[in-house]
Amino acid sequence: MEDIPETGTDPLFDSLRKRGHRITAQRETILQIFKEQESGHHLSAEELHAKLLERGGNVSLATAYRTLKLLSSLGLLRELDFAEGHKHYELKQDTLPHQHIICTGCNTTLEFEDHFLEEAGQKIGARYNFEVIDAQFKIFGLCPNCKTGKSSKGR
Amino acid sequence: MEDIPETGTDPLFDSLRKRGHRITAQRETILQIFKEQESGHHLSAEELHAKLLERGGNVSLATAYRTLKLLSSLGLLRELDFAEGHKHYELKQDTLPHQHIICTGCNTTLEFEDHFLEEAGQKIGARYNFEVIDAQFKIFGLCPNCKTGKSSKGR
DNA sequence: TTTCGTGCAAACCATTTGCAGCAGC
DNA sequence: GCTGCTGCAAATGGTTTGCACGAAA
Repeated sequence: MEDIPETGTDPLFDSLRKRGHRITAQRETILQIFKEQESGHHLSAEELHAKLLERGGNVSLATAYRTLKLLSSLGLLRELDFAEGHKHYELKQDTLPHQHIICTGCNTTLEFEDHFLEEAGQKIGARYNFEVIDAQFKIFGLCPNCKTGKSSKGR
Repeated sequence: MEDIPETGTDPLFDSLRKRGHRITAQRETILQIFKEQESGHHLSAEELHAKLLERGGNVSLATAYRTLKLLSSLGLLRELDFAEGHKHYELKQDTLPHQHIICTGCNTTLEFEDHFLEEAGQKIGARYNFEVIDAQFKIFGLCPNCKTGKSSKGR
């Protein structure tokens, strides 16, 4: 059900090669982990590192960070910032365009699709003569739970 | 042309008092600085601190951070995260709803109004039963300048 | 007077970087 | 073999916090 593409044909690897980057075991594993995530699921550097350690390989946190940065700069990953102190990343390829609602109470995030927002981003970018890389719509608010239990937040 | 409201009547001060916070000289100055910013202009903690020092008072960076956090939590400031490693803040009051385009090349930000996006945020939030605090639409891309001069970014 | 707010410096935490050794090509 | 990649540990940079003092109410 889950056929893993040959190293030679994977478009992600091709993107790396094309720009003169090497295919290392670490990078393969990291890409593999991202591919295994459910669509719309994003990982922080720490989370990625934890998953790397689970697999037994000893990939350092530094490499995780370096790879996330590299893949983002190549446009293979989408960098998400939910204003909670660290970034999250998700595969850009074949992900349906989606946006996020973030609960500032419990940091839960919800994804929702909205192709209209995609278009809007492109259109507005064009209006200002920008080359649009990514349009991110974030709705910050309180989820149903946190909305109710508000009182418990002493601070 | 620029009449500064009396301490007693300022709605910002009232918001503080109402929740049991004290009006200190530091907070007054900080609010004053934000009021003096052009609409749509945002400040980082460091920038705010620099402006505080310019005024001669010796407000510490720690207080700047504490105050920014407090004012944001009270909903008086809008917290903006442009994924450049530090946050920016702007007065929420009387600011026309606006969104941002960020150049990932030179970090320039451009504001644009779009009431449609405001509505969209509210509507989508409502769909998920969220209490919407702020909807932020960010378009990351390359500005006309950086689009052209791309080659100069060796790394 | 009581309690909150502040300055200072140390602590934190996410992320980056210098360096020497190892691996891709 | 050359050069880029990695692990390690130290450095960085933004932000937070403990503490004792000073100031708002």
